[in-house]
Amino acid sequence: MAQAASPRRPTIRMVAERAGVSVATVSYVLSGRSSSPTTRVGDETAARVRDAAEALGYVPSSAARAVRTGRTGTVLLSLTMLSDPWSLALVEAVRRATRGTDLTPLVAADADWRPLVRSLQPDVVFIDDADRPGDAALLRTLAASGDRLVVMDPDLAPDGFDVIRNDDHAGCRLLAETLLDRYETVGLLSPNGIARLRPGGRPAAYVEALKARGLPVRPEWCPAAGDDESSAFRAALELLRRADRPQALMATSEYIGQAALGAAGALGLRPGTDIGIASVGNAFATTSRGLGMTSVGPERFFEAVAELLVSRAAGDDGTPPGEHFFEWQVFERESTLGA
Amino acid sequence: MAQAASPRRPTIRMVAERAGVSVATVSYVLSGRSSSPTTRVGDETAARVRDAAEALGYVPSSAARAVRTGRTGTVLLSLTMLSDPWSLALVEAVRRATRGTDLTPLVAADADWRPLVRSLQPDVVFIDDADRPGDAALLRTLAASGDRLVVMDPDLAPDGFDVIRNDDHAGCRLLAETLLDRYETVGLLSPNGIARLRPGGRPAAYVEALKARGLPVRPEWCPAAGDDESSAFRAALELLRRADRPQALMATSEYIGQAALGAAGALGLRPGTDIGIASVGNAFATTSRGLGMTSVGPERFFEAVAELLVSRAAGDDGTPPGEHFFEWQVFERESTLGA
DNA sequence: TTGTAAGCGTTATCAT
DNA sequence: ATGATAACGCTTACAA
Repeated sequence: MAQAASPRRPTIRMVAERAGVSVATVSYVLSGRSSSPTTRVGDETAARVRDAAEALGYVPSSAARAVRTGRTGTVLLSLTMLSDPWSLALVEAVRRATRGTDLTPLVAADADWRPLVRSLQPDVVFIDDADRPGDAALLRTLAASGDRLVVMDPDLAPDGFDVIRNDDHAGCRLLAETLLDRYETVGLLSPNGIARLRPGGRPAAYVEALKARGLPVRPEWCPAAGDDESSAFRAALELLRRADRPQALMATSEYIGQAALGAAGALGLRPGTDIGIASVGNAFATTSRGLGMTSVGPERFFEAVAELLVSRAAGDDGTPPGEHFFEWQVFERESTLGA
Repeated sequence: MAQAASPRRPTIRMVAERAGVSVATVSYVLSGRSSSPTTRVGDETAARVRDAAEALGYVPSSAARAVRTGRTGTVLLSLTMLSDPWSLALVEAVRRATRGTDLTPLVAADADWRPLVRSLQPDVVFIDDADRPGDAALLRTLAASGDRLVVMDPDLAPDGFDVIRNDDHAGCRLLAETLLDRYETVGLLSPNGIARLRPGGRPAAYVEALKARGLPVRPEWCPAAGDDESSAFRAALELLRRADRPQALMATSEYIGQAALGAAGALGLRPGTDIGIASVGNAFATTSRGLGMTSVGPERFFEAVAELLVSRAAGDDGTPPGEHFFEWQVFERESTLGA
């Protein structure tokens, strides 16, 4: 016997009327503060309220709540490249960490977080691209006006917001060294190749490792892999097809690593046996090809970031916002060791 | 000379004060209705307002706006398995479709949409799992109280909300037929194998195709692939390792197809040459292995769904909510044709 | 052309 | 133990 569909979405007022109490009481009961020292609602009343809410299918409007409290119960993940295994790993970690919490993770894929943070007012935001000119100043302003921000950036200094700092450069240097210990020749797959090397960047670490050993840097072994998996695949394919291809490949992102793996497979080259492949990020230990991917990156990174986000969202300002530095280590797996 | 950081997030009132006008005027100017017939704001005033907003870094609170107007400017995508290429393709399509709009796509990964729809009040929601007992009734109620819903489900009937219906069964039957034309033996990789066949489901179509040709259904060729890529990989690997493995494999989801491709590669089997592999969904024409994946599915599906979402969010009730049926066709590509 | 003011659904401070 | 009520930031008739 479903009752006639109510034409309007149920509000707290309707619940109050149905339960024969005031809206204040409903609010107390439903927000769990019905047993605060100041406000103690009777058990029987509370039950009536809950029944009414249930019957009406009432769920508090987070918008209205946000206007009043400033909190939305939302964790915003602004991710430029959602399909990258790295991004997916973070989403999954945050999902786990928010289980049982009243927080909802929301993902904005390849969107501009700048206006979003202000308009959506999430309880905390994760940002993976803050490299536009005015960003440092903007982040400071946002943080100063109460927004909780967790930014991943190699250069930014914390300034009211948290900064995730990865040991990018040293890590990549280490990975390059590791590969050079095992292979005579190592190529590089990075989005922009080795043109216009940014000091402290990942490609730069590769170049430095070569130079430190007195090895030549061969530009034809360092093609631009582009910003998406399919262009990375083409770049990898072309490189691996060369008669003088390197014995190993180092990919500076997970999506590039995946693509390199695919290209090797397409050419019948067995990773770890015919060709060494290593990736940066350590987002996935096991690839879709079932073999372990040698990688460099932090351990338990995603869990750590997720925990930070949750604690910031909860308003934990015990530890002031600052820099979170993640040491990187090399994980040698089948893709360079063989099966 | 950046001014001292304002301690509070800027509100419409601050903008009004700074510009020396009323909040109403600010609202008019910023929401673009400054040239409505009733409310025409002077050019000079408008400019002053915009300058003030700019200077303060003011962005309207979508929460406050939502309380008033009921609109959040948000498209919610509730996706159970975000890492599935199918999901990622939808996200990308929606992102494209909302470009230039004032809509923001937000992804909720593996979350419970039931309370979310009510609390977040998105302008439209896409739902890919509405198979819990009370869902049909709940969806009706939600739709009746004004929520715009687009639900993908094989069984649900539209009832104030839109239903995306795919020609699942016929499509899979067609794919199975196509494979059986080319290969003598075909295995199946579906999440639950062929135990407890749901009539009208994808595995059922496979079984029917076999039976129609008088071919035996061999359970050992239809293992349960599980709900994630790694278990699918293991299942595919085990199946392909059998001495009596089938000549071709049909995967009922994209993530399973990816896994199968990976398993083949791991065993040194060239898809299209040594083993036929086909997938269901048609989310990606080209795999990370660079070869085309034979697939069955609708054409321009993601674009169509994205367009529907945008038009619903815009409040286009010209066409009443209903069923959107997508014909499926087989796309034969290298993974069954050879390179 | 612009301002006044009511009201959206909540929460929280006070009374009662 | 519960209820009035102001306030949150914004939009929108309507008045000026």
